[in-house]
Amino acid sequence: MARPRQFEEQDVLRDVRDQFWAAGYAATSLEDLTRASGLGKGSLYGAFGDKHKLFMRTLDDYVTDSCAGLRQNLEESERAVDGLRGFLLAGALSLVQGCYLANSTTELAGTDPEVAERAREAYERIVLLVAATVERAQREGDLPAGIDPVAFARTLQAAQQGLVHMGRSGLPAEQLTQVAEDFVARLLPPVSR
Amino acid sequence: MARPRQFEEQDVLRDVRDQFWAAGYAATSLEDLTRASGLGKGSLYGAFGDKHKLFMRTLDDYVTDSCAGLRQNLEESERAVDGLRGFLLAGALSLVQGCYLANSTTELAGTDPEVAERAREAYERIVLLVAATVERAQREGDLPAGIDPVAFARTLQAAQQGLVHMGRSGLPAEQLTQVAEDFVARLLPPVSR
DNA sequence: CCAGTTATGGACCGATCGGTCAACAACCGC
DNA sequence: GCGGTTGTTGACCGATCGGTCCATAACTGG
Repeated sequence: MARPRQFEEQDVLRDVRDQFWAAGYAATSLEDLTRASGLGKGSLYGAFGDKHKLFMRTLDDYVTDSCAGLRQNLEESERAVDGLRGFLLAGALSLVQGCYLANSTTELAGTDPEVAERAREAYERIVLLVAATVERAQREGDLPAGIDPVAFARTLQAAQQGLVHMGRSGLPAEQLTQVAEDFVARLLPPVSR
Repeated sequence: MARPRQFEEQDVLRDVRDQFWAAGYAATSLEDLTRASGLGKGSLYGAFGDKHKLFMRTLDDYVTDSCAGLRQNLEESERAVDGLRGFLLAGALSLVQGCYLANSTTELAGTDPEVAERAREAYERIVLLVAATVERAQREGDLPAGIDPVAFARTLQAAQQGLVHMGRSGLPAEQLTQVAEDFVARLLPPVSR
């Protein structure tokens, strides 16, 4: 009994996210968002609220999707340690685009408590996913039993974020991959049996 | 034969840098800069040029000072491997403030070629400083001779940047230190003699 | 103490910011 | 096909943006 929307919510959120991703939150104007999405200001406001709400929505969706993808990659790996290797190597794939969550955290964590809170939660979720896989690798005999899974998961996460940052900073893909493989070799050595 | 300046250039640059550091480049207005520095707009423009020039100046100074401090820390360490350990542990000290260069790179490297270029140069300089110290550690017998100094330096740099990012993201100091020490233990193990 | 020069600070500029709103368009149930 | 409801669009708003400019201040050489 009313006019239907002329857009797919997911498409708009993807386009808006890519715009925020490319330029950052503060440097993105509403005009940028209307151009990227094809919607007018009023439609954006009617559907998603103001600029900040819209941004938080894209960030939440990104975190949700990323965590789901990570969980799948970790769980579907035959040996847990291979999932962990993939986790590290994935940090070398983003290149200059970087990670949307990492970029947003760096730009806004210091001034936007809401973003800081989401970042904290997201990183904690990731650590728990990785830690569970570390435990599985221990059960499978690919990692020493003495390791604290959560602490080691944080180390792996820091290594991955380091890779993401070096990619963002323009380190060539070849060298970035080399660093990722070096991390794999030093942090996840093939177990001696 | 003219009116002298009423400010110390270094003081103004420090205050301006801290403002950019706290809020980011795009989110900092000229009014923020005049408030932080105590100077009027005209004085800022007369002394340093426009907002972007002023920002680049603070970034260049930061890089110069940071590299000088790093070089000193690395060179004054009795054993080179201790300097490398300090390099990693330093990544855990910045906490939520983060690193000015890292924050600026993340915010602007994708859209500001000038910043991207400075970031590339700066990280390359740091890698060379660290690589030289890796070579010294090899000569001192604290690191295996087979390691490629530059490649390993990049790994150490990525680890440090990962620590910086996790600190920026709000990881508690205690856990951050734990990760830093874990990196030290896994990447720079006490040599067996 | 005056002439010349530079520094200062804030009024001012056009442009753009995020956000609002009203007129109009498109659809559904009846 | 009509009334009611929601979506769409772009003109419009006050605020703020980065940047300019000028009247005035503060100093030095002569």
